Amino acid sequence: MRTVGSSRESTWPAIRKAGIELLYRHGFEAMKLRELAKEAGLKGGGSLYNYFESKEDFLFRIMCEILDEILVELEETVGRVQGDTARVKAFVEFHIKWHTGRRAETLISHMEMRSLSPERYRFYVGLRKRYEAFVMNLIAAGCKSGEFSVPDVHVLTQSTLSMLTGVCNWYHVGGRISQKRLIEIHQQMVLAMLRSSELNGC
Amino acid sequence: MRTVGSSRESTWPAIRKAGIELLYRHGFEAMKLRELAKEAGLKGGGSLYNYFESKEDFLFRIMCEILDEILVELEETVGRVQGDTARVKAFVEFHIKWHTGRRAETLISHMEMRSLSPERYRFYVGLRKRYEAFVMNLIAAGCKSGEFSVPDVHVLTQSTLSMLTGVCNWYHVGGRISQKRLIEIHQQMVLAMLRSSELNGC
Amino acid sequence: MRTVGSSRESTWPAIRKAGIELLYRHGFEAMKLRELAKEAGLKGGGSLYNYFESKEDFLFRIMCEILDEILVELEETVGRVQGDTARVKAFVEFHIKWHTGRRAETLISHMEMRSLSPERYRFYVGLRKRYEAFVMNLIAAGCKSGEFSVPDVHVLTQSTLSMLTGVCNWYHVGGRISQKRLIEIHQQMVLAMLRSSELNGC
Amino acid sequence: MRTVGSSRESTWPAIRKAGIELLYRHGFEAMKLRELAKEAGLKGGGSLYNYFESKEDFLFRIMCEILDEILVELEETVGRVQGDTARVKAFVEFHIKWHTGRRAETLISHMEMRSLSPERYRFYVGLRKRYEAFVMNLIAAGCKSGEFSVPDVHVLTQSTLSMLTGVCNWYHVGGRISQKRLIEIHQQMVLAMLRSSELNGC
DNA sequence: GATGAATGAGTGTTCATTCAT
DNA sequence: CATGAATGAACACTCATTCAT
Repeated sequence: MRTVGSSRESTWPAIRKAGIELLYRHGFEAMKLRELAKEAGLKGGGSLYNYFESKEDFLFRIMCEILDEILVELEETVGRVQGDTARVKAFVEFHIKWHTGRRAETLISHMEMRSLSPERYRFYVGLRKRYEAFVMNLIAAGCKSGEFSVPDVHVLTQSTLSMLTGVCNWYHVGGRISQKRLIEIHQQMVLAMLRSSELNGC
Repeated sequence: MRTVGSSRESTWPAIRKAGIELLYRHGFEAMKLRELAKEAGLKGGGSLYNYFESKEDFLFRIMCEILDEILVELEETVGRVQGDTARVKAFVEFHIKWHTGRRAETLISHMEMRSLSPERYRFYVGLRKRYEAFVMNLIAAGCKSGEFSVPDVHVLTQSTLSMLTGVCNWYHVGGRISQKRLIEIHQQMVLAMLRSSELNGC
Repeated sequence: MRTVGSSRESTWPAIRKAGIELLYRHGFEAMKLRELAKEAGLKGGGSLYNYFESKEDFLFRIMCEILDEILVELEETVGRVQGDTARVKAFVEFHIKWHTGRRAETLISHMEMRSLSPERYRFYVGLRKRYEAFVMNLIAAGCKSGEFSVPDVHVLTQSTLSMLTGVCNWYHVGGRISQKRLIEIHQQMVLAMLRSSELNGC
Repeated sequence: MRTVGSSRESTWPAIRKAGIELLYRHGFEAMKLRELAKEAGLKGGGSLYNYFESKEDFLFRIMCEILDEILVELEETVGRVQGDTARVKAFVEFHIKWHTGRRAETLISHMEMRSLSPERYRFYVGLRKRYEAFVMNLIAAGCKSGEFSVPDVHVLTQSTLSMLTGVCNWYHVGGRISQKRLIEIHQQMVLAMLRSSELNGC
């Protein structure tokens, strides 16, 4: 007998939520569709196939939805800030907040790319490039305006992203350092790097 | 019939080499023991059990051997350098060289921890802490001597490691930037961060 | 939303037509009800259950309808012909025309009996016996009248039917031989068999 | 624990024997690999994959082995007989004996072709053509020597084969008619057909 | 009567693991 | 020590069937 109240509108969000949690906990390969179904309130694994075509298709959808979301929020949050330094600081705050607040999504995005088919992998990488491009433009603009001075824009972009994303690997909410302080420190570090060409020749 | 020349001395290295490659390419869960056997020159999966007790045991051994190696090399390479700034620069060089030169080992070390049993996970994390402690001591020493000035030693340690390790995710040998230049840039960036408390009016 | 114009009168024929095609192409076991629904212009598999009780029930209905039809046509076409030889020739023509013109129905009738439940199997075999009985009576009448002379009426009946039905396995419309010629040849062969006792003792 | 005495030499024949039986009883689509394993003395379905690559591959192997066997036996039995009429009679005897003695194999060969992949289907049809060619040559030789006179060699070949193969659909060993008599009757019928052009005034 | 979703019992297949040889 | 076969517990995925809307 069907559970009363079930319907497309409520089922997919439930699957999505459970899916992110399980993908985070076990990884794609180790995640079992039956467990996903159960966590999403479904009785058997079969129902899931009303929402995706295969396990890999499921992963792809989840990953794309996450990326879409962060891109929208990035634009909304950082896009409207004026001034290169202020924009970088806003970006650091946004990125750290998102990646520490949504650890599961962050880790999935970075660790499960390997499980995508070649074609979907390429598509996903393309999508992700838009996030990187946003950061690169941020830095490039600051260099042009003279606020920043960096040895290599591309390297700085990647290194900044690695550093900021890496936070979610070691930072735990409620630990010794407050999120506010964490953000301040990283703003300071990133700006130090972005002005690292000025001061010395090491 | 046994393959002539097979023996413990030559078989384990072959397994280890093939294992690192397969772990890198497919990840632990997706790696098949039969394929490992074949790549190692064995005919059936069964023989592998002369060298480990289970698939997870195999992973653990590989990961520990990798960590042991990097710890030894770290000590040999950076341990003897004098002067805080020089030591940091030596460390950046060492870390980047190791992590770009041995991508497979690096990625395994970071991505497959999740597949270890809780007990082995704890053991492995403990081992890895020794690497982090080395870096933390480096930074702390520089702060004490006055060469560095940082907002938080622990944060700086983690962020530096994230940034440096992240290199292997985007840097490709033979690309636009030489390894030498890559290292210089990162030395400069790391030192900028380590002195980021002095300058600021951020 | 219901498709305009759908109704019992138009839906069952659509299901029947699509069903015969799919049963022919894939066989009963491999045929999917969802595909049947789609081919019949329905959106989901569920609606089909307004027209039958189960997949096997569907098969049974189709098979019985086919058999009913051929029995009616047989009676109409061959039943009224006078003269034993003429009746046999009429039968050969009728049988070949039906079995080459309706390959799908023919093959279903012969190949899918195995998928009927025992009870329905028995019922169906009983129905089919009426077709065989018609042929047997044809031959027996000719023997009594002296026009035919056969070693065994039952054997001749079965062998004749096997031969004539087998045509649909190798004959293709538009091939080297016209249907008219095909029929002539078989009339000649059948009559040769029906008179095979006269000529020799082999 | 492995069953003592099991080995490749005894396992494949056991699978083959059980497979033919199950293919005959249920048909390819309805046959379950787990049941096949059990009937073959194996404990789980997995072991079967030491002997074939997929269910369809299994079917293909069985069908080819059957066809190979009948071709060898045909050559050995009929190939050496002298005289066109004698050869035809030998063939009728051989074909009926084989097809009634090995009903399961016969039905599989004719009914499961549909489950082969297109490529394997083509291969199998090619193999089977060699059997038909043997019969066609038999008839053609008799026509050339003047012993037979037929309206169309190809049609005669197909019709003869349909009739003779059809026997296994209705003849049951131990019934009213002995196998010996069955063969005599069919020899007489076939020869009547092969000489049907001489007499006619159809 | 049609629809879309849920159900649940399979079904082929995979694969780590064991063990006789 | 290596090999090939057997084991058995999963696993993703399928599909007839049910049912609220």
